[in-house]
Amino acid sequence: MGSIKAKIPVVCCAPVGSASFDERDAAELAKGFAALADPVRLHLLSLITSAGADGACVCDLVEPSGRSQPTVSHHLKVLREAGLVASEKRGTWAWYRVEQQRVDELKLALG
Amino acid sequence: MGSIKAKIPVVCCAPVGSASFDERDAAELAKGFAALADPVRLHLLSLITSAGADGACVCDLVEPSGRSQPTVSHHLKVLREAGLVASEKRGTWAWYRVEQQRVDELKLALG
DNA sequence: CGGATACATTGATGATTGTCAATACAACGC
DNA sequence: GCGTTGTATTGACAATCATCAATGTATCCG
Repeated sequence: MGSIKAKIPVVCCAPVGSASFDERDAAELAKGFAALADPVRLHLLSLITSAGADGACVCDLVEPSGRSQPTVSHHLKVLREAGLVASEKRGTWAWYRVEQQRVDELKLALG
Repeated sequence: MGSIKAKIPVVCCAPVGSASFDERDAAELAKGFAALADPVRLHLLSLITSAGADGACVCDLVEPSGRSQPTVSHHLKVLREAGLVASEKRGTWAWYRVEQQRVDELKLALG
């Protein structure tokens, strides 16, 4: 058989357009959404959000989350590394606040 | 030591507010975000979106995604089961379109 | 029917993830 | 310094996931 690619047997699809989507952007966004892909983390984010600009102390997050303290700490780390929250130490306690800019970034990616 | 709970040693945190967050809602949202937590799926979604209301044929998604056909089929299934896309069979081909309503639902959850 | 094409499903495998117990670290009060 | 309290890290384990090769199913064409 010849090596000619074929003959375009039938019209199949409308050209889908080369997606204005950078590989790197996709990976970066995926990391953000991955951080949101857990009910416990969504709950934590909600708690932190509703705590206002001042942020929330971890000590007030553990019990409502229904998870152990190390697990909560783990989830907060995931959120932090995804850029969705930032933490600050005040004395003995750690305070977390939402990084609204990053949240908006993800929201924007959805349209 | 007494069994009294303690004496509230120091004021720690402002009450975080009991998060207007249903457990079930969180699980449902998490599933949606989980579907977005992969660069390949984001890319696919972008391709489908930019194909307009008519949708996109799988045959035009495989090559741009840089993955094998079964892998693409798998990812489309994940997106479908998350309610983010819907599929329809037209003759030999399968067409996928974005379920904007579900996308907006997730967007809304981000504020 | 028979071959070809489009897509889905199955099975296997290596990687990542959520969870907790145990432990470490750090800051405070005494 | 010493014990206590708040938080983070480590280690282990079961579960889920992304991927591809192989196979199955369905539709079209001749």
